Amino acid sequence: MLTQAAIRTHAIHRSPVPMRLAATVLGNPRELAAEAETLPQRMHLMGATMSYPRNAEIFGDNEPAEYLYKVVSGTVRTYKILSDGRRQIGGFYLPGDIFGLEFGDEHALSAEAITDTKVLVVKRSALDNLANRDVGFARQLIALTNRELSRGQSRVLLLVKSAQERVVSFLLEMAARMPAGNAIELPMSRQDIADYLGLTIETVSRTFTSLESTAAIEVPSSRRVVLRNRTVLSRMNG
Amino acid sequence: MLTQAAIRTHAIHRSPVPMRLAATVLGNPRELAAEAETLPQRMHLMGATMSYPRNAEIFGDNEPAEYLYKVVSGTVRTYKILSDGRRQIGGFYLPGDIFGLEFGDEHALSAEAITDTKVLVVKRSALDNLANRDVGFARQLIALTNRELSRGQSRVLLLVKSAQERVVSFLLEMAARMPAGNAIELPMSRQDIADYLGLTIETVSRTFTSLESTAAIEVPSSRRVVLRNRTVLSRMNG
DNA sequence: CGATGCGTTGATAACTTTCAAATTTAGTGG
DNA sequence: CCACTAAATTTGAAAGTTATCAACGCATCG
Repeated sequence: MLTQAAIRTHAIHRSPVPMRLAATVLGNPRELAAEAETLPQRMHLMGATMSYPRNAEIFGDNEPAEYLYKVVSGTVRTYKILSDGRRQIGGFYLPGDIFGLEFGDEHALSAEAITDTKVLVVKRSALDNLANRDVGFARQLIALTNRELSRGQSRVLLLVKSAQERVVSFLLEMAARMPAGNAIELPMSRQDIADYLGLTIETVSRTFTSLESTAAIEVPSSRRVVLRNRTVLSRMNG
Repeated sequence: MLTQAAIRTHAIHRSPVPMRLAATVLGNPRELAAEAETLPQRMHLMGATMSYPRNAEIFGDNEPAEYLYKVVSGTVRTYKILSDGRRQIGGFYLPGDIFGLEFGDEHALSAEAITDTKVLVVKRSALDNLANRDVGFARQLIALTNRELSRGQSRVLLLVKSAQERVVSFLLEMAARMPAGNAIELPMSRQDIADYLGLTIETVSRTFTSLESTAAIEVPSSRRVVLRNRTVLSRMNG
């Protein structure tokens, strides 16, 4: 691995330069946000774009994690099949989102295209190289990890809640991540949502129906949801 | 904040030295493990030891996250009070564990001593400084973050399981973290366990009883558990 | 010895899943 | 474009799991 060679080669250096990086280790999100835009831009200069049809596997559990991915168009799900056969979805990735960042050299999750999807694929070694030359870039990678950490914590809080609260949280989260105002176009199936929230499709479906009956949302078609009353939804969200 | 000053001061530098750090961003746990021992050691050289009686608050939600903490003796819980009044426990920290590492300059969680506890308290600014001078140290801090990320992911998998599976996972996790073989001395109350697993105390208590009735565990006193049949427990763990 | 906190146990209610079936939607070939 | 089949979603009824409410036991402490 290129990474290890680089480490050994430069192990003898001791300079004050890593300072900016160190600051990021203990994280200040406000500073990081200001730099965030350049990372995706630079990834474009290094990576190739690949297309995956609906349901195609992008990478598999236990495969070497050689690349980092950015969604150009479409939607991606990461997931893990549990020993009892259930599928737990790790997350949904929309255009602009980066996935494949994991702790270790092997993917802990698999990734699939939910819809026809184009992703930008960048070799991790290329990122390593750039990060080596550019501390600001390295900071952004760390910020990415921190964001994942933060998302994981929110996820924990989500999963101890009731079915209705989980579904509402999901809808509010998706709404926040989508460009449009109150209308959400869901690229994923009920099964995907259920596996993300740790519920069954029936419970998800019933919850949608129930929220619609209280006029909190509207579901003109199964993949389309309109948030009608955010005040009520936010209150349900806990 | 010292951190920001350091960033600005050194923003003009561009050297290949951060290479070792960059390698860590995309994480290789095997390499990191080899260095892990020095971080606690060095923290001792920078920090003060403080004692907290049972149930004392170590830091509170929304307080500035000015310090990093390492448990010397005793046990610590981090937690968050949800809007509906329930308490979600973020984690338990045993001697040797480090806590207070969070994304942002404010604590997202509160921390309390479960038993009488001594903790080593180190200013984050001091860690920043050391990380600035020593890339290996910075890597260890990043490794710490990665480990938290990994723990968060396990946590998600835990919370979609049944009550029995959660309790079993908890017991196996505690057993793995405790020195002793199959006998576990639980420093935390049933309420703590319940709030950690997203269950009620009654359910936790009943599950203990049920596991004992199948001879999977023994519960000689409420705070003492002996794992009697790890094969069965592991199978339950999924 | 009574008060208090913690843990266990029991009965019941609420919530979610499971199993089954009906309905709608999407995809395909004519 | 229509008809047809398969897949996805919704709905219903029953079963299973967990929470809630309540009571009891047990130990600790003043």
